[in-house]
Amino acid sequence: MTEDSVSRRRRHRPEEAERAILAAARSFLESNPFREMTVEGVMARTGLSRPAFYAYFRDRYDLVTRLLEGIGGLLFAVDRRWLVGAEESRKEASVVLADALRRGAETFVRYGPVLRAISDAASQDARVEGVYRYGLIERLVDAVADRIERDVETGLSPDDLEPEETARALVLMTERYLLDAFGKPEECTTREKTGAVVEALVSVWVRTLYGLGP
Amino acid sequence: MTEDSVSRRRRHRPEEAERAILAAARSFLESNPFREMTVEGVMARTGLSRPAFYAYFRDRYDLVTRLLEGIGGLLFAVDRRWLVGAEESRKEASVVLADALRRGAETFVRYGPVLRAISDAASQDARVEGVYRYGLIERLVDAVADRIERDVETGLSPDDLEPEETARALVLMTERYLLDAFGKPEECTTREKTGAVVEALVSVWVRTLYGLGP
DNA sequence: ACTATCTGTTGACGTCGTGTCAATAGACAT
DNA sequence: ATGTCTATTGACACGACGTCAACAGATAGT
Repeated sequence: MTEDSVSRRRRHRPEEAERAILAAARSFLESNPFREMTVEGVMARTGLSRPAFYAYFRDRYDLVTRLLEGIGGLLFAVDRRWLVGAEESRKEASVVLADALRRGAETFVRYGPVLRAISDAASQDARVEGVYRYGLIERLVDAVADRIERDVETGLSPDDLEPEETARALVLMTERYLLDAFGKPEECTTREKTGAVVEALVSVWVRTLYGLGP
Repeated sequence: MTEDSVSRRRRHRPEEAERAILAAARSFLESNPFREMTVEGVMARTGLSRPAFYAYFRDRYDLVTRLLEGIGGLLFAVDRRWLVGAEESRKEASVVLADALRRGAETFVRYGPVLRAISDAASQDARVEGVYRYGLIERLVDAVADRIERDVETGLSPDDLEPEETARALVLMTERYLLDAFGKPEECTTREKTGAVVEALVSVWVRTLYGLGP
């Protein structure tokens, strides 16, 4: 089973051990919340001893920060089409936006436990908070605010929307709601559940920005 | 200055000391995040020793749970009028809803640091998580879902809204956004800022539920 | 006023997880 | 075979936690 896992008292290439630790952390977070993640608990899943951890990571907050690195970019990528788009009708914009939200949700389904761990860690450590809230989230807010500003200028969205604040509200809603839906380690995620979640998000975003519906 | 603060090696009535500890915790959280709140740090603000803490509270998570008790009810109270209301026009409903959101925001302005601390603690302790997320938040979601369901039935809101999921998205957005705006210990909260935040929240809620605007 | 009792209070202790460091022992080159 | 390099680890000190027996201030009874 754990063919590639690291065995005790053996030398490895630095990256090999580092990747083994990252994998062990991911595996751990699949079934346990971040608050139960201890350095010893993670290292037990590699064949290495606890002190070996500190050769590769400063502490467990550094560990989740690196876990985020592999995912952070994805969250931008999936939304890019809507984020940089413009000059469509409300109907068109809605469709593109709905697609972006659906892809974003799928990313959360896939990396839910890890993202939940990062979110939890952010409230416990100033460094993680910086990377996650003020790095990732804030950049998403800015990007969304840009798009909203353009939509207000082109008349797609009403001009009583304050782009910055509206963007922050919508992004924070999405983050929190998706974490709530897909971040629990135990939950098994069904396709119907995913559909309902995406539908609710699309409703709020589209009705807020493009006012389709009654 | 600290006339009523507890002095060392003196006996007190149980509630007197307990209230002093709760006050010390509130005061601590006014200027420090929860992650820096230690039992020793709190007790240093009373005249009591660290072990005395454990005569009144099980641990620091129990402490924030009790801090929440005094506030949790308020969040329901301010929204009650809209939550239990019905049979109004969209315009009327919007006004009542906007008022509820404004009052809710004011509660957050007032108790921001404490609520932030509770939210942070919820990710670190299963008991706090139970009280906060599955107690307070979930009950708010249910109440909002009820109201949405009635609005859908009476035709005020469109019937493609799924009440439960929409309610959860909106409530989580509001919680997260208000915490983000008013939960930082250092921030000085201006009246303009409050206004902008409430306006953004009202936009999203009203446009989602009652679709006013273009 | 003296004493006994009750109980709020605390110094001292054991525990747990952390982060560090000198010493150890594989792997590789010569 | 031998030496060098460095990944690895046992052992240590630290900080915060939660507990407990012992202490001492308040109160009641005489």
